[in-house]
Amino acid sequence: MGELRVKDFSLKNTLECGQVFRFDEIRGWHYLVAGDNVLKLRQSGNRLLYNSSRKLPKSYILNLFRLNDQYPLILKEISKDSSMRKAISSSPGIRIMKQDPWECTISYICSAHTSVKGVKKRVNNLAEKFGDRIEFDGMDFYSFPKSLGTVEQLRECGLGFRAKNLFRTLQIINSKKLDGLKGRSYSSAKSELVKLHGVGDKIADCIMLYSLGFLQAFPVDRWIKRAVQEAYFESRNVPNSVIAGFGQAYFGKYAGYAQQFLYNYRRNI
DNA sequence: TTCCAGGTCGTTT
DNA sequence: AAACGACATGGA
Repeated sequence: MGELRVKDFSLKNTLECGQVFRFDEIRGWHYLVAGDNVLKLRQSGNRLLYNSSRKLPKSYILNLFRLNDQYPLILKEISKDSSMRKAISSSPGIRIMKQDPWECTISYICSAHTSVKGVKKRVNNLAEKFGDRIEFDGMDFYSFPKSLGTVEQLRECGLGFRAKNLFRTLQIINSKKLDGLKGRSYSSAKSELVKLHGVGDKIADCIMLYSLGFLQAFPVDRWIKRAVQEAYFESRNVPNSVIAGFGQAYFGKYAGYAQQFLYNYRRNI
């Protein structure tokens, strides 16, 4: 069992704000599956207790939750008005996580036109069908798959119309190729991502924000659309492209953090 | 039963 | 450039 001192961090808010899908709360602990690892986590004030199915260095946790980000500075940058400050204070301590790009891409292709609960269900189906079983704490978990099967098998996981998109994308990508986008410019990386089947502007922004380190990405889903239109466009209907442009211009280089607070706040009204 | 869910894509206006 | 409709599935 390891222990970490944390500041400006809420494990619960970070996991439950809708950015990551493979976790559950069991008997007071959060169990998170990330790639090949099962993490067991509990926070008590500024102490983060953790254990894992395999031995992991502290740096793994620090990196996964971006605990070395300059949080006060980020909040200062995005606190442009009272709407934003209210969203922040309703769920303090949210961190943008740094997920594996391969896992993140597949997960978000599964997220199109469905609920967070639905995404969790589909991604867990994929892991149970194509991942490796990991026994931990007397329970069975499944690693995120390194390869997947046929379109038919994807359909059996409940992917519906996303099955064909995902299958076609899997013919194109491998994790190395996605990692290579980390050093590119925002627009250059994004133009590569939208070439993938089932990846449009919104999901590309999610992949960039949650796994490639582009904190300025501002994914626009139906909740962000509502939140931004209500707070900044007098509830007028505005195209998603305009919302995204506004978000990046208004909130600046940490717009992704602003997006996370707004999304979480609006979704939980 | 009907509606909605972290959208994308091709088509039409 | 913006609007429209099809697309599969599941939970409320």
